[in-house]
Amino acid sequence: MTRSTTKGEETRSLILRRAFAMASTVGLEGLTIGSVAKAAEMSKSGVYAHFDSKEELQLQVLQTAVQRFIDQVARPIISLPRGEPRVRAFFDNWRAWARGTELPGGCVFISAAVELDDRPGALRDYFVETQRQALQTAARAASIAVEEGHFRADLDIEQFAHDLYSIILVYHHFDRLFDDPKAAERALRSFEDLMDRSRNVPRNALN
Amino acid sequence: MTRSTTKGEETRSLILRRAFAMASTVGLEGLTIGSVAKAAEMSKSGVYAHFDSKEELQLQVLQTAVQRFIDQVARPIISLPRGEPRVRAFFDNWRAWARGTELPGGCVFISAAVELDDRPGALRDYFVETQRQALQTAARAASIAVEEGHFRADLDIEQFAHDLYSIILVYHHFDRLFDDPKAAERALRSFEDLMDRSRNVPRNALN
DNA sequence: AAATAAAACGACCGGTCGTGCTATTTTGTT
DNA sequence: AACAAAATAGCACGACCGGTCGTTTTATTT
Repeated sequence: MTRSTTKGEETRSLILRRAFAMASTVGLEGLTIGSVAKAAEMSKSGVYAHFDSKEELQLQVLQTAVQRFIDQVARPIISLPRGEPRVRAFFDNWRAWARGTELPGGCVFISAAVELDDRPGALRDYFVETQRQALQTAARAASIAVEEGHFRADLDIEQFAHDLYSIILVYHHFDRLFDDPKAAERALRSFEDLMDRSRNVPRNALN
Repeated sequence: MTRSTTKGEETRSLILRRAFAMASTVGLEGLTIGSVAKAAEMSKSGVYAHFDSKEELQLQVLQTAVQRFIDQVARPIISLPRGEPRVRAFFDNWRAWARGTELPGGCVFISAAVELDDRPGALRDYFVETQRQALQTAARAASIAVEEGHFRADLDIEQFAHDLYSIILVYHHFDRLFDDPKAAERALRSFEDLMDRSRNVPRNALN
C-alpha cells in the first residue's frame, strides 16, 4: 500500500506546527531545539534529524507562517469583488492575523522583523522577500481599486501599501504592548482616514 | 580632595554606555553579562557587581535610553514656538532618533517593545510607562497646536499621537529591514498627510 | 603611611545551547 | 517472516549562560 505522506513528513509537520505556535510568543530566535522537542514530545536529536541546523528549522517555521498568512489573509480576498471590497477585506484579514486570537503571542513576522533587521543571512533574505510580497499584494489591491474607479487615479499605490502596513504595525503595538482596548478602534479610524484620502471623491473634512 | 563622582560610578556609567550601544543591535534580551563585560573590557564578575542581576542591568540600560530620548527628542522642542513648529520638530527628532545614525542597530525601544510584549515583569512595566509618556508628549504637542489654532478644534489628539507613532514604526521597518532608500520620503509624506488632515483648514484634495 | 572601604578579578557552579555520532526502534517493502 | 530503510533516541562535546565565591588590587580616608 502506497501512502501519500510518510511517517517522517507527518512528524516534521507536527514539529513545525508546534514550533510555529511557540515562535508566536518567543520569536524565531527564541526557538531552541530542546524546547521544540519538548513541545513535540520528542528527543532533541529526534527533532534535529529533520532539520540539519537550527537555521533550517527557523526557515521552515517561517515558511509555515507564510503559508498560513497566504491562506488566511491573501487568498480569501481574490474571491471578492475587485476594488475597495478587496482592499477592506485584506486589511481586515491582516488585522485579524496580527491579533492572532488563535496564537498566544504576537505576530511572528513583526518579531522576526525586529530580530532579523540587523542579522544578514538566508533567513533575513527570505523574510524580506515575503514582506515585500505582502506589500505588493496591498499595492495591487489598491491598483485594482484605482482601475475600478474607487480610488483616485493619481493615487500612489506604493504609498498606500506603506500607510496600510503602518496601521498594522501600530495596531500590533497598541494591542500587544499597551493592552489598549481601543487599539482596534484606533486602527480602524486610521484605516478609514486612509481610505478617505485615497478615494475618488474626497470627503469634506468639515462635516 | 573630594570628587563629585566616585570611580565605581564612572565605570558603571561606562558599562551602561557600552551596553546601550550593544542593545541597539542585539536588543535588551540579547545582552549578556559576558558580552557586556567584553565590551567594557572588564571581567564578568566585575560587571555583575554593579548590577546584582541581569534584569537590573537591562533596566538601567533602558533608563539610559530613556534619558537620551528625552535629551535628543523631547526636551529640545520646548524651546520652540508653541503649536505646529513643536509638532514638526518632535516628529523630526523622533525620526532622527529611530534612524539613529550614531547607533549601529535599530531603535532600542522598538526591539524592546517586541521582546517585552509577552513577558510580564518590572522591565515591561517600566517600558510601557515610558512609551505612554512619549505618546502623551505627542498628544500634548498636538493639543497645544489646537489651542494655537493650527489644528482643528475637534482634533482627536490621542488619535493624532497614535498616527504619529505609526509613522515612526513604519519608517523604522522600511529603513532598517527593507533598506528602502525611500523610507524617509514615504514617512515624510505620511506625516504631511497627517498634518493636512489635522489642520484647521482642510487641504483641497483635488488640487 | 597606615588603615579601611570599594572595586575588579579569575575560578567555578549547575544548566542549556547547537551539533555531532552511534545505537536502537519503528516503518514500509518484499 | 525477513530485511532494508527511515525515524528516533541516547549520549557526549565544547561553548556559553546567569550567578556566587574568595581573593587581590585599587581608591579613598584617617
